[in-house]
Amino acid sequence: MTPRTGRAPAKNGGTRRGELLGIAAQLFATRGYSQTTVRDIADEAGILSGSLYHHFASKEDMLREILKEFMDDLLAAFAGIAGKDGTPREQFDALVYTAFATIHERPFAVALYQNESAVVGSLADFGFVGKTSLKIEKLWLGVLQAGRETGEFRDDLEVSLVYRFIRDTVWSSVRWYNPRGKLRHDVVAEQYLAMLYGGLLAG
Amino acid sequence: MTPRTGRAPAKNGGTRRGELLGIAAQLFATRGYSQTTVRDIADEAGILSGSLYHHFASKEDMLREILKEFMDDLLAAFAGIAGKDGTPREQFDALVYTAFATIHERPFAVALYQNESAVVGSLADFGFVGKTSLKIEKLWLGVLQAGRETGEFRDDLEVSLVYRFIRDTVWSSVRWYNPRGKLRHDVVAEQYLAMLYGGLLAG
Amino acid sequence: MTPRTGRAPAKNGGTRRGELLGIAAQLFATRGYSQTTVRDIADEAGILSGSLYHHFASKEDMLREILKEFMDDLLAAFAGIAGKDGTPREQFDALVYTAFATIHERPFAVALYQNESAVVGSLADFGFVGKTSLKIEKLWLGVLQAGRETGEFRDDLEVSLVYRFIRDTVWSSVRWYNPRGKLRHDVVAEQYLAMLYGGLLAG
Amino acid sequence: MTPRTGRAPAKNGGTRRGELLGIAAQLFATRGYSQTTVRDIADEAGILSGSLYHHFASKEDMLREILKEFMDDLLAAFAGIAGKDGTPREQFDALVYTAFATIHERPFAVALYQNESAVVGSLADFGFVGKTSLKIEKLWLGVLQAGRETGEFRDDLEVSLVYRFIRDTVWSSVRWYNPRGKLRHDVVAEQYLAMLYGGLLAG
DNA sequence: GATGAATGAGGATTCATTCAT
DNA sequence: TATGAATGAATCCTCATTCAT
Repeated sequence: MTPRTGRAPAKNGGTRRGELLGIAAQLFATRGYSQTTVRDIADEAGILSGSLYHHFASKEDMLREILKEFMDDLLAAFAGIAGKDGTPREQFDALVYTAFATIHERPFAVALYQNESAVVGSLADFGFVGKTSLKIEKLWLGVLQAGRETGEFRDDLEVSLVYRFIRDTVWSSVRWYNPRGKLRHDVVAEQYLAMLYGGLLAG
Repeated sequence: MTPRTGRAPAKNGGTRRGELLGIAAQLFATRGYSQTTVRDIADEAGILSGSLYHHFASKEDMLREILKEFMDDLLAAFAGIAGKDGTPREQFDALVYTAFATIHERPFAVALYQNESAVVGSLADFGFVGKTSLKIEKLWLGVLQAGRETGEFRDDLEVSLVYRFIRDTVWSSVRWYNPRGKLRHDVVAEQYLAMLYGGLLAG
Repeated sequence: MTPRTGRAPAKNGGTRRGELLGIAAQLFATRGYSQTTVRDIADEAGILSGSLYHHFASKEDMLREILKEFMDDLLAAFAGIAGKDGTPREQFDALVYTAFATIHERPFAVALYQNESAVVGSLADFGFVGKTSLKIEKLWLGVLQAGRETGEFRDDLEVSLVYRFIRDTVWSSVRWYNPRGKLRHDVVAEQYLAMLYGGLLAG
Repeated sequence: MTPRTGRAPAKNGGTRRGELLGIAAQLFATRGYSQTTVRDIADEAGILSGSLYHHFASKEDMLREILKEFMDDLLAAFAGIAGKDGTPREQFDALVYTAFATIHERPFAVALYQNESAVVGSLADFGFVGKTSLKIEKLWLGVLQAGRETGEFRDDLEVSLVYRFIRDTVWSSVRWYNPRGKLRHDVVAEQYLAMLYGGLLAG
């Protein structure tokens, strides 16, 4: 549950390929995909830029692989929550905590997802991004809807707007959240839920 | 209060320069600054890329000018609100309504501000972005703080976290808000405030 | 009717574009398309390789343009002959003389046509090569067929084989024919026709 | 006397080396030498590109070996014919039949010889190509000359032009001849000789 | 204001080749 | 024999920018 620091690989079994993907993810996230050169990645890895093509077919390929793995994991995590027992509110709690934990654990992948979704829209073979996003949206909307039906959540708000507000707030925090800072991700989640559930007004 | 459509200039007095800036803003916002080529802008304007340099010293210059004008306007608008009479909650309402209205009226500039702030951080002569952002932050924090002191707003939440949550939600909506859609910006603002003030829970 | 020497342009109205195409044609013909680098062409033109892209979209584009112009001209020349009055044998004479004259006048384009047809087959937007070749084949076959029917030409040979034999002989001569040598193209044509008409045997 | 099909080796005694040369010959002939990558060859052979270097010192080496073997065989075959008894016309018949048979049996090597001779001219250690070609030319010219002296062949044509015309026609047919088609190589040879000997004119 | 030609630096990608294992 | 990782040079192409006209 501790964030990767430096160039430690994410969850790739020590393979060279996975190691390179980790480096690429960090650079893509930090500088932006199109501002990151293949040479930047190679330099960071200590090899020549041409050598990267022994492992990947293209720069785009690296981005695709990083995003694919991330989105598959994310969907699986959310689906696991929505599939378990629990009241809608409990499930919603878990979704939000998981999202903030994901930001903590995989900040580069999240940043990529946040920042490069637009770029990716125009590229071929990135259809999975939109599709998985939609599945995730349906999952969250299902939980919100269920909460309205049980009477836990208010029903006088546009649920799709509510979803967008929440989604944007949660994922945007990747921009300012510091995995190595004093503010822990579960505290952020807790504060967000406190504000979201109770509202900003006193009394 | 109607959004610009097509390539109509924002508030530039019909000058060629302003017209070109409008085109650039739209392209920068749509494709991203670094994915937009000087030729793209020139093509859209119906001239050759070299000719742009009669109007601007560089591509970066265009971005700077667009952002500068936008941020100055934005700060002025917010400062006007905070300087007027009214309870903190009334002022806060006005800030949020103004932000959503700005997204409606100047979607490209807002998108640029949202998406390119990171890029811009490393460039010279873009210090005003960070500085103005800070001033805006202080304004909003002042209003939130005042609301806590009058007892209108809850005081059991980290105010700086609250600010970030709100800021991110509001500005992120530029990604999905459609100025020409059915959902009007004041409705979005209203829904957001309803959720924010009253909380998500029923009862 | 004298062949181009050095880097003189073919028939391009003194334009820079045409001048560059002439240089490219010569190099493509001499070294082969894929062995000729964009830099080779630029060097020969006295500019930087990137500057070529001000005039052409790609290296492939240059090849296409060269071949297109050549094949259109060639078809027009042959069609003119087949459309005029004259016995089949007179027309056939003219076709052969024209072919050898073309080799003399535009040796680079002919060499390209001879050598790069295979490469070109797999590339997009080069369909015109095959199509025009087919039209030319039909023209020549028409004349040969007409000659058989008037009794001028033998009718005990496979006409399509005869066409291939002739075509291959004529165009292959681009490999050894020297536009600036002693052996003039009309002499070559004359000798070829003498052998073809009369046969190799004495008596 | 049947053509190789698929990737069966030519006359290499089942060795791995010979097998690889066969694959290389086919690819070089089909795509062109410089368009064929070492990886293409390795892929086709089911190994990694680096592994090819256990068998050959370089890509150029493969080409050299293929051409060397081919040209030596070809010269030997032609020399055998010219060394045997028979009238010049009988010898000439045999040369032509042998050439077409060679196209049938070793189409890839012939295609390489036809297409890559130019490339090869500039490379070191490929001098044998020009030298052997010259020996072959002398052989054929000898037979043609002998035929003129015996009165079998016409003597009013430039003999070196006649040779070039014949050589180009024969070897060019590798481009369209299909070893597995209906048209057999001996029929092609027969038709060619009929046209060449008797001429195109009726009567 | 605009054109058209060119620059020069860099960017992704290819590929023959090497070499430790 | 073969692998897998890497090299290094070259290739096509892009693009912000300059400048004479």
